[in-house]
Amino acid sequence: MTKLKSVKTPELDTKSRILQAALEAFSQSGFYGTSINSVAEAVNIKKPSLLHHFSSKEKLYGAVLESISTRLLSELEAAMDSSENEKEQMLSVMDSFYRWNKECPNETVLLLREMLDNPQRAATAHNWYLAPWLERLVELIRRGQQNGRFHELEPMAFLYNIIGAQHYFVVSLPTLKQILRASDFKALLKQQRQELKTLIELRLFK
Amino acid sequence: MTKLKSVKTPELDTKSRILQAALEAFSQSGFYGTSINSVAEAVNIKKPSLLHHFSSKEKLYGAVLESISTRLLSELEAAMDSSENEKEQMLSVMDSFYRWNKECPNETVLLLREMLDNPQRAATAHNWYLAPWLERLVELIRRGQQNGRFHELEPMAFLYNIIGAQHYFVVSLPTLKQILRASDFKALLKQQRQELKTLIELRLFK
DNA sequence: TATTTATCCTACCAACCGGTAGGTAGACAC
DNA sequence: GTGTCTACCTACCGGTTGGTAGGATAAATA
Repeated sequence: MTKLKSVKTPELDTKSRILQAALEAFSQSGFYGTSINSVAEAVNIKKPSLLHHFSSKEKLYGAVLESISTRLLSELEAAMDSSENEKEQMLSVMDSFYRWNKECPNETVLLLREMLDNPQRAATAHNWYLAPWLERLVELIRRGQQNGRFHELEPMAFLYNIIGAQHYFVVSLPTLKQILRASDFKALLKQQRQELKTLIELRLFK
Repeated sequence: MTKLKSVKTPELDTKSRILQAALEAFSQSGFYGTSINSVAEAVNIKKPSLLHHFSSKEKLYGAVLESISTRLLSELEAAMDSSENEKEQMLSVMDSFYRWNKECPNETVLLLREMLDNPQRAATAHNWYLAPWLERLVELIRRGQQNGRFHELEPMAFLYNIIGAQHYFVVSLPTLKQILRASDFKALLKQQRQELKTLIELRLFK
């Protein structure tokens, strides 16, 4: 299966390009609002050619979800290894979460959609995208509490509010962008980020 | 497509029953994932009969959105008039928001879906569902700050995080319910609510 | 050189979609 | 009675959907 690449194009192979186009389509219009035909057109191939790579629409959708999930997990690992100090780890993980939201809003939106469309599948313990995040962070907070670095509080409840605030803000951005003037919008971006950090420090850190 | 639960309130007229069934269907499956036929079946009439009451799918969807929007606004008014004290008003409005989330998760979900599906329409200044909420609350916080009752902070950024946390939590509930044991789930409900209140008090109140 | 394999195509299908045409039955007015 | 209105029906429409059958092309392999 060795691949001889005669052209070192910056372009991806067809399969990857399909995945990329599908991510955008699904995140913008949802599963039912997206036709595989439109995805195929975005990659300049015909529908049956797409179905050659992904044998059904569901499979394609599943592949998109999985690619997001694995990518997310690897980012988490990286963020956790960056420090030993609980405070810094906490901030580092939240930072990685923030960076993901910012760089891949499509992925953020799609995972939220999946939660709305299919709560039971989204929840199948092992592949719920937030599960590892929460698990690790709950652990982290418990550790910090034992070391006397964090205040006493229910880790899960606290985390869910923080993560929820961030998540919701990201999916609101397109709407907010249309309501606010460009300058206000830009200011809000900074303010929200600072505000969230303040909330964490105020509530969690001693 | 799964069959919808039939609406069984014999007192409502057909039009209201359609609206009710449509709310449930749209919130569960989104606009494209819902067929007007399935809505018609849920109220035990045929599709053309539904189209007699609402001349198109878009009109039906619009009617659902509007009914939610007006209901929301009137609840806000009621909550604002309950007190003169800024702190109590703040808590009262957040309480009304919470009660709405709890009693009508369908509406919460549908409005979030609308924001994902159609950010530009969701944002047309006058009918964005959160606009009056935010407007009034920003005003309220500014007043509280002038009176020295609230800390100095950017009202919009603060509010968005609080509202986002609450909103996100509500739409996650079906997923969380499947992940957690029943007792843990119930506990989390209480903890999250308390945690959010603590965050508000800690960050906003002097 | 012959053959297999990967990739993409045209042509087609049954099922379902939103919506229309046209008719029936009952309630009320005159 | 006759006329009109509402609520609902059956039958049907054109268009789109996800998916299949089978062939063309070109490269990799034997």
